[in-house]
Amino acid sequence: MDPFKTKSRSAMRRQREKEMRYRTILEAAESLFARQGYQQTSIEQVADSAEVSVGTVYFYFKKKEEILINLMEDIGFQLRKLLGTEFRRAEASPEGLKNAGLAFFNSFCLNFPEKVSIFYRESVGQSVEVERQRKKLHMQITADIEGALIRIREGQKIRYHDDDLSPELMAVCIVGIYERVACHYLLWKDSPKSDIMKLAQGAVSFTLGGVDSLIVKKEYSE
Amino acid sequence: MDPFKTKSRSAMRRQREKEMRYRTILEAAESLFARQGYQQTSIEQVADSAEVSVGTVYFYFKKKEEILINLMEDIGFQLRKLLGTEFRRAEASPEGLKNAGLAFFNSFCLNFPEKVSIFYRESVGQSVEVERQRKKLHMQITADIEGALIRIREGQKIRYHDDDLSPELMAVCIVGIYERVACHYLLWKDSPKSDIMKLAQGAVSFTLGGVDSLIVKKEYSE
Amino acid sequence: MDPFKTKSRSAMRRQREKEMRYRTILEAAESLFARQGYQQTSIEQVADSAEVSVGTVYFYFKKKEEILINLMEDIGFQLRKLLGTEFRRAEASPEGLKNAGLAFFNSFCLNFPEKVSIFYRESVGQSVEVERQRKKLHMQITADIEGALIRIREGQKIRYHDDDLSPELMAVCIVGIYERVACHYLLWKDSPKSDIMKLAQGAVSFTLGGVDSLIVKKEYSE
Amino acid sequence: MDPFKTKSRSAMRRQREKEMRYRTILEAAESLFARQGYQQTSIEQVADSAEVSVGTVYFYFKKKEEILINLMEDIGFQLRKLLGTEFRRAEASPEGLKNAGLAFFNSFCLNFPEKVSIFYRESVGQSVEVERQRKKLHMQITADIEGALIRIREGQKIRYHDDDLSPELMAVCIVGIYERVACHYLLWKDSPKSDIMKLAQGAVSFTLGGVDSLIVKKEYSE
DNA sequence: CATGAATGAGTCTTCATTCAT
DNA sequence: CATGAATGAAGACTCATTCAT
Repeated sequence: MDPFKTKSRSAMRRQREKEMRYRTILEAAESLFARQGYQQTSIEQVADSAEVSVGTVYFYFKKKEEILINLMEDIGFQLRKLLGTEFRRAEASPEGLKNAGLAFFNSFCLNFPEKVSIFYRESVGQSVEVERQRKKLHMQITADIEGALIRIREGQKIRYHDDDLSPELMAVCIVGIYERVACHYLLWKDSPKSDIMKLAQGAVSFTLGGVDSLIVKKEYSE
Repeated sequence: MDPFKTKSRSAMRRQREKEMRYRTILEAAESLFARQGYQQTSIEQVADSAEVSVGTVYFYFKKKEEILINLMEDIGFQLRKLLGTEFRRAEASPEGLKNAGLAFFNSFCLNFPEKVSIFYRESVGQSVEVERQRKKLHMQITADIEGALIRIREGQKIRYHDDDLSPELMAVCIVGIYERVACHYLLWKDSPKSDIMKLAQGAVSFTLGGVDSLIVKKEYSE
Repeated sequence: MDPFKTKSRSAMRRQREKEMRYRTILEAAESLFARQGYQQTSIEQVADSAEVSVGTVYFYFKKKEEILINLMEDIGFQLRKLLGTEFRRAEASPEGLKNAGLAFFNSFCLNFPEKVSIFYRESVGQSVEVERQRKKLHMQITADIEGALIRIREGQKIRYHDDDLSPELMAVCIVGIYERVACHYLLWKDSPKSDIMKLAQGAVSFTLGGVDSLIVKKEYSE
Repeated sequence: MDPFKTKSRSAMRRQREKEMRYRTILEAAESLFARQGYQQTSIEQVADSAEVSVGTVYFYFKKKEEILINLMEDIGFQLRKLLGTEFRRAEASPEGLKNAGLAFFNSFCLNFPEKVSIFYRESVGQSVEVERQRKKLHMQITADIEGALIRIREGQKIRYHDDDLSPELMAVCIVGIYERVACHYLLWKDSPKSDIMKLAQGAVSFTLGGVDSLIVKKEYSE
């Protein structure tokens, strides 16, 4: 009966429970925001859905905005991890771009359509603070892709048209393609899984083709 | 002193004034929505800015939403006209795609950044009705581009990988690229005019490269 | 049937009605604040009591604070007018001080105990903004009395102990006496009218005695 | 190893710690209330500042109000002790009044401006319970001064104008003077120490002059 | 038609207070 | 006893919308 250990244990359990509550609220909010929209969801609804009181929601999040911002943070982190893993696995080969794209559609979009809704729709056009976060996260993802493109350039001994700018521009284009394809087919057309997977192929091809077009061919000819 | 004619004249003047008021309100709203955000703008602010009363705003627009929806309609129309003109001028040659892209950046974005803000940011994640409009307009633009791609296919005797789907997918990708490049550099990085024009070139190249990659080369080889 | 006059008339009536509403709300608030306390009174109660909606209250006053601040302003103005009249009437003779004091108790306190409650109790210890207003008004009243004391000095060819400071200090003392006597007997002991009038005499005597003590006797001996 | 003694000792230590905690919380609250205002201070802030938990604050004080009421109690006690000492030391001579007044300004106000803030500002206009306490304490202090005045009358063989009422009224006036002078110069004008000391002299003179004026001169002439 | 005062439902947010651990 | 997470009632405030003039 080590009192120290006991205390530690109960403290740990409390800590765990606190984190669980935090996640429960976040998940309740995610679902509601994705379904009804951020504006159309009241804190009371979030509280009810998470089976806590309004006050508890405010114990974990200072403002309503903060819930959305935390959700975005999580989604952004998850996305970057997913892409980063693919990029790293491919070791500076163009395969990385392809696989990252496929992973985005097949692993992320198909499994977490609610996150797509929040990241690409509900977090847009809200408040100054939310927009700041959206910008930050998009910039990070863009920078990640840009980094991958640069590593590919180094690894493949190729050059892009405008070496200073192009990688960034390509990254922005790629991000745009992914975002719109996901929104278009997932949120607007509610396409079936099989279609999405085929579309993913196409979108990735398009992406690679776009990248190719900005490569200055040297010894890379055929 | 033909009373009939007089009446007609004053009626015409009134008609003109009415239309002027309508446009004045719309422009005031456009500016405010773009600058402060749709949510953050109250009807009173719009009325003040347009130098009319709140009641007058409600005479021309049944709901606040309707202002935004009308703005979107206008912007969508303008955009489609711009793209359509380029497509038609190029008569089913791939030049059309290129010129349409350049026109989007150089004519539309650079001259109407407020419209970009509204079309790609402020109209996102608002209400069901607004989202419906956004979907409709995006679908139309996508269909326009898809149509152009198909006409190019017919004109150039080429084939796309998946003839039923690919043109649409390519159109979606193109729309995504334009949207994101515009938002990224115009709204987020506030890039100077000269940069935007160079980026436009790059984005268009990327686009064409992407399209190319989904073309099945036959006689169009080399 | 001069249309101009008609328009003017209806506009004037509206203006009058608007001012009436404003006063109605202010009076409802005055009564409630004095009876239940500022904190304990909700805007809804004020609205109900004034027979308007909550929104209407907020149409006339931006914040709850503003109602209190406006009430204070009115009371302060009334008080200064009362005192000023007495001071002017007495033309720099010490009678002014006496009569102003009597007027304060007999005209102001006895007729408007609710204003006493608001001015000396409910407006204390609320918010920064309210405190600022309280300070401003008290300072003004103090300055008014100080001015009167100075005019008396000039008129009577007397001198105060410390000519730079004393008049202000005396004014502060006088303000303190009036405030506390009013609160003590009106708000705390709820003394009957007749008592208050006798007390007023006493308080005024005390005041004059105090002032006397800070006068440096020269030719005013005897 | 006397278990009884040990227990007693630890019990005593605990008792001491308990009292320390109580005082720590009270002091933290005093400082916060004086600086930010009672309303603007939350229990959490008090707890943080006292380095205890919210629950602990509620172990020592049943309600938030009670903290304020206890603070007032302490301040009132301290004030009465201070005045009482001076009165007693002067043994029914008018010196007592003078010294008590000087002590109020020079010992109390200058050393404990926070207590002034709480006693004369933050405790005003709060709740029914707080107001009751404020009334009680003010009444006590007033009665103390009244008592002193009466003892002076007895000792000096003088008579006041209205023997039943005047001493009370004079006491009320004195209390009012002290309160307002303290608030005016300490809280509003933030006068330097030296000024306050001079002002104290003046206020005390004013007080004595006021008292004098309500004395019916008989054998006390000159 | 234009006006702008009036409405009131709806929400966020605060925070004193409680209580299981 | 101490802790601090949980509660939920309460209230300020907003603003889209209406409608009498």
